[in-house]
Amino acid sequence: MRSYLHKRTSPSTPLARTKASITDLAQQLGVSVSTVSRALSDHPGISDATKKKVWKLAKELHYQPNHMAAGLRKGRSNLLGVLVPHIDGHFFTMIVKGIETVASKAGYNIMICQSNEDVAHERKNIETLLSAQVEGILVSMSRTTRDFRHFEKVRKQEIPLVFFDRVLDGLDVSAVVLDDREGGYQSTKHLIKQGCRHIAHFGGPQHLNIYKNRRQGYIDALLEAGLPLQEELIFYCDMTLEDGIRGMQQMLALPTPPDAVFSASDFSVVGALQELKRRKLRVPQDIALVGFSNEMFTSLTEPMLTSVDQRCEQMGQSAVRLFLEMREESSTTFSPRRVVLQPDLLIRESSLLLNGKQ
Amino acid sequence: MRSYLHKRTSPSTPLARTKASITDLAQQLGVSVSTVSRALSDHPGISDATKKKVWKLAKELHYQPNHMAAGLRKGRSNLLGVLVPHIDGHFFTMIVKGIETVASKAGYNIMICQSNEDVAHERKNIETLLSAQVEGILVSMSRTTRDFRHFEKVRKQEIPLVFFDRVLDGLDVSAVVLDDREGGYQSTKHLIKQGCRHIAHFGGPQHLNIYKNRRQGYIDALLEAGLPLQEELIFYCDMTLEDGIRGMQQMLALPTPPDAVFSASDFSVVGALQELKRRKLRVPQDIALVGFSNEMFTSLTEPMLTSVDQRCEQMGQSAVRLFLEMREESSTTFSPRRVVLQPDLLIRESSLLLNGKQ
DNA sequence: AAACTTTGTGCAACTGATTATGCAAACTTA
DNA sequence: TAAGTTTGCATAATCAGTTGCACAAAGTTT
Repeated sequence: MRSYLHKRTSPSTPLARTKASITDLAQQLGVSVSTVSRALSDHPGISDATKKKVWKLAKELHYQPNHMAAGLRKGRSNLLGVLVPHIDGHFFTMIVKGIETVASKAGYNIMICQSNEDVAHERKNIETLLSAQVEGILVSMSRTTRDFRHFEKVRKQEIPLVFFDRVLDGLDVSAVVLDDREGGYQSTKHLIKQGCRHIAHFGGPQHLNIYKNRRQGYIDALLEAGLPLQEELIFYCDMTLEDGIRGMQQMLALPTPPDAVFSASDFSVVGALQELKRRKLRVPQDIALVGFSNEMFTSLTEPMLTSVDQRCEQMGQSAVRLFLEMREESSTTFSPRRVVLQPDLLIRESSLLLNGKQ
Repeated sequence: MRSYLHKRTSPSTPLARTKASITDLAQQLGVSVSTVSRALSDHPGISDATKKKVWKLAKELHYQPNHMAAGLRKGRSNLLGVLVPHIDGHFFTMIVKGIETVASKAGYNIMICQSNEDVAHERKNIETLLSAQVEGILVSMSRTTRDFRHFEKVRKQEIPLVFFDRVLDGLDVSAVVLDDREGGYQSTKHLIKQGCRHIAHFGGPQHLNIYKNRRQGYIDALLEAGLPLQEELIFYCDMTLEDGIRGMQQMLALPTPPDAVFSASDFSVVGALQELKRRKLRVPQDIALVGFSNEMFTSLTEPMLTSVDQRCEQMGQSAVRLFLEMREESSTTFSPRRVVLQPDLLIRESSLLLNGKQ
């Protein structure tokens, strides 16, 4: 079937091939495949003359090493899976950038999946990543994820799993998170300092650590200042721009509307701003606003929005580092680790009352 | 741990393994690997009883099919490479979303790389994608790319290559592009209709089709209206926010400053807006503004910015479809194809002069 | 000159899955 | 019951690399 001189000449070869393989190089040079393999990876046991011959022909034939074959043999893929809810905003985009930097330095390529804030999608993505033989998975959960079963599978296969930003609460896993409580605390405290006394909060799904903690920070600051915690001043939603509009409408319909809003997301705070503008209310004089994430647009609105920076890039980098550590240690001795980053409150016009309230 | 029958007990096994392979299943069930393989893929030649046994054990052992092995054998990776300058803004993000949708329907996983607007990076990314054995590459060139050599390699390996949005001018390749000339033409014509007579243009590197064509549309509209083309009213830059500020400063320093700016990017038009605000000039009354890309923030600024929507999601989808077509046809008969999408001018406050100029 | 080292390369097994081919047992038909 | 079919599975080659080991030739030491 295959000619003994060149096994690829046969028309009955099942797979049409155009690319040159290591075998082709070996045959054309009259050396063994192992020699070619070693030459290509600059192995010390191969003479310079042979190496140069190999390199030369490799270039001529546009030889392209096959990662799948190498990975198969070496039991490695050099692939790192990244699973995020989306890459729409500034936050996850920057995290991905951070991940890419460190991962590529460590010789890893990354495979990005978006769950679109949907558990079903997330489950499918996990499958995809696993069958792609990724060596680790960095994940930020979707908003609709409330159980851990699909992640269990990753653990069972002893593949390092690192969460970042969003973690299912009370889960014993490795994670890089922001000190969200501190972020909420500082934001609220800042508003109190500006003279606000009736501070509302727009919060997200409370099964997610981030929203729960931001809310906790808000509460802590209120209580510390001796202010009452009023449940009617808290609006729970999915943190979209539209949710922000609805939240603001709801707040303004209260007998005593708030004089400030601390939103757990920049998107909903923009919605709030739009609603306030529509009603010709002044920001920050009538109602001060603070958001969360330091999205790019926060410095483009009028007034510019105060927001909490989440150290996205650093978060991505830390996540990869955590993965690299886990990889080194045996899975039996490794105990989940947590990295906590400090938030950075960026005070802009939307909350800056030079003379305080009233 | 593993029985002596099991060939993986040897301590000399080079690779520590935790995951079960098709061989493990076969041995534990006392059937051949081919049977397991066929059972897993629901081959008709396998009895239901055997299939059920296999599926059961596969679940128990958390069996995970190895895509690398299957891909190696089948000569397919089911991987589609995507190379974009960055995923910071709205534009490329949405394109990626469009790509993902269609690609995953066709059974492809995508591998995203960012060139960071840097040729060197782009070259490295191409290498990465090729060695990952992607079956096709969808690419939007970096701003600094001025030659085609690294793409030649892709062609030589007969891997379908589809450009989208940014293409090296005059290149005979498959591509999905926006009718940028039309976008520039409509934008400028709109400004003229609003009574503007001194329209400036912020343009990008002219070796890129997109900027060249937007500029051409601008020129066409001017000439059609009998307006003079004044080179001092054109500012070439890299289209960042900071460039927009500088461009606006330069324009305002002219003896006769413009009464409108058509910018080939939303980022630089925001810069222009900021500079105008700083100088207490009114938009659109003193100077009208039109941007390009319909970035999310264009509807958050004050005034909201008129911009040209680029049908990003559709662009991504079309790119994948083009790839799928190329895949079907033999590389010899295939001739490069081009898909041109129509832009959509979204008129907002920054260019809306109810009574015209003066 | 014999013994020992070093250098450069080939052999062959191996990675996990797919698939053409063959063959035995069970079933159907004449 | 003998011949022909169908069913269900095993054998073995194959994909493109990697790597432990063997081994010959050349160089070095005694």
